[in-house]
Amino acid sequence: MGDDSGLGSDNIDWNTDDELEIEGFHSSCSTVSNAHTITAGSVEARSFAGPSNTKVFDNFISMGFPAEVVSKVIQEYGEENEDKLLEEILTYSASSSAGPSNTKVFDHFISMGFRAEVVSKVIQEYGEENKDKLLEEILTYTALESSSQQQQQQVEPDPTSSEYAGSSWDDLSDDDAFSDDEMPKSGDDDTLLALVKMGFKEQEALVAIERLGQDASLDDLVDFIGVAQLVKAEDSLLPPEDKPQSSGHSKLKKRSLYEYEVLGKKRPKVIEKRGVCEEDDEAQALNLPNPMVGFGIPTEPSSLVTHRRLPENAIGPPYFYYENVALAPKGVWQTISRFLYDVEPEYVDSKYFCAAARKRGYIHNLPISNRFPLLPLPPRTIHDAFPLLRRWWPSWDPRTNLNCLQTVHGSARLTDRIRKAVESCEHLEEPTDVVKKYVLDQCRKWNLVWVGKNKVAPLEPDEVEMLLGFPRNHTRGGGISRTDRFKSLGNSFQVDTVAYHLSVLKEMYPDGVNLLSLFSGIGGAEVALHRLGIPLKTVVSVEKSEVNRNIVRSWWEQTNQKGNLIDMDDVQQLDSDRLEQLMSIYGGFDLIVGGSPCNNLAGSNRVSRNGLEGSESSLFYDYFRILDLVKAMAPRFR
DNA sequence: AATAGAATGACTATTAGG
DNA sequence: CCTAATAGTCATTCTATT
Repeated sequence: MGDDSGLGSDNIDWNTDDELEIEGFHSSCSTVSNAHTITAGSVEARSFAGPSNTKVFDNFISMGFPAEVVSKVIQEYGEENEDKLLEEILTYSASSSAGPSNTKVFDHFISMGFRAEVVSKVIQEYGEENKDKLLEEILTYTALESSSQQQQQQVEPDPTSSEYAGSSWDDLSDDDAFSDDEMPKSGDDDTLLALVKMGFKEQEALVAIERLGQDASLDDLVDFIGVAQLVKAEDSLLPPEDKPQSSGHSKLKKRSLYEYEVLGKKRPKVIEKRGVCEEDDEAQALNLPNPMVGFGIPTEPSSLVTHRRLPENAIGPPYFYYENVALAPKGVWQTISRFLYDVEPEYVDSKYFCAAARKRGYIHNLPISNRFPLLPLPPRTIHDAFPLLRRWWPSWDPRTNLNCLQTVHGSARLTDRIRKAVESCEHLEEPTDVVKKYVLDQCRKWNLVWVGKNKVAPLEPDEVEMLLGFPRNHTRGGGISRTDRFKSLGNSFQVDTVAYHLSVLKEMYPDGVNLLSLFSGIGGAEVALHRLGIPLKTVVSVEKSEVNRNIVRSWWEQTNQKGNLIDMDDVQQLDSDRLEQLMSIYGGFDLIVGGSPCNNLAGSNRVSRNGLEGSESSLFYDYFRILDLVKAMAPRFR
């Protein structure tokens, strides 16, 4: 576009539309000298608020945005939050090419003090011919909105849309499946009922009963279920509710508030107190390490912890390796640890293994001495991982590591907005602080990288594969879409991290291992063991998603595996009979790996972050169930 | 039908700053 | 020591577009 003349011409380029009257732009661009009736609002906005306003205004004007847009947005959102302002300006500029013919009418109503959102919505619906009709509608709308409820009620539930997500991970018909199984069976009705009335979740209570036997005392069961639930038990001193679903939600909020207000203040004083709070100490024992390096990482041998004492009934074989997100809601890792034989979690951030962060907790009973990493060591900075990008990387973007690779990625429209924002500062030697903050925030949020002049982009699936330690094209082809690739990769292990932990098995099993892989995903554990040079004798892989099973199967064939790959789609199928059958054919399992679903634990989930009892994340209890079965059966298959 | 884009905050750990 | 601000997170669901 034309950089030839001054600021004015740039503004016009930004918004090219045939029907735009020159007059409209003329009036808005020359607001200071020539105040028409239409732009009076903009002028007032400037002159009223005094010098500070002028500064913010000028700031954006100097970036090259049209005065018309800037004043409009400032009027609506105030001038305090410049970040918000920039975002709005960019959003407006991106969407304005669609139908900007309404500038005049739009300005008219805006200058009357109505919200831009409402005005544009109404204009879109009724056109801009009849101003009186418009005003009526705007008033109705505004009144409706301010009175009480949203006006969105008329959306009909669409039966097809709820089935949309049912492609891979999500088609566990959760509600029915669980409520059927959760129905108390026979003998332990009383105990279970008592526990449920005390506020425990049925699933959890059932497992506790299964673990401790049916004639365990109530106290033991309560103790087993864990510290986190004691707080919940206090809550249920209130009249017990019948509906665990709805009341559980409000209870959860109440509880966290309770913890924040009471425990948060108590914590520091715990040291002083003696006999009162025994349980709190344990909760404190599971703090996240800083730096998050677990028992050690390859590059910092100085921080190595080479020995630990495992609880007696945790000691293998068989060995087990469990993984999930480190930043789960409070109490989740206490519960997981409690079930997995009180083994302490090892929290590791994969940013010490590759260029992307990945904060995860691992619970395993593997030895931790003489670990070794996969070679070659992967690049650990963005620049080493993507040397070609260095050329385009601005000096004011200080990132050296990417954030966690997730299942969704930034859109093309977002990268376009970012390009516009940076270009708006091109006449300066460096973008203004507001633009920098906006761009960096978005880049960090969406893991964007610089791929050209003023140009950012999300990572390609190939690049994500590389960062996570998978062979190139591991998830490519065979009927998997780009969206599915991102999703499967985002849910996967970081291979180098897992391999480092599993490396101790190499000298213990020179002839290979029998692997039970639950929630296999795209086969992170299998790939890790293979790259370590540990032969895979028999792999029983349980994975719900068909595309993921295909990926693993395809990898299995491409790498000329000699062993047997047995896959199934549902952990529920894996009961003691099936295990008995498998183990009698192939021998006992040496290693049980699993990263159970994180859906209901992950921070990104706004909708159903229900903790361990969520419909997907509660599958952790199946990992435990199967592991416990295999442990019990192991002596007979050795 | 399939896909991309966008809207949807809470929770927790960490740092900054008195 | 405290509080306040900041940063980051294996996501879900609806809508518009192709």
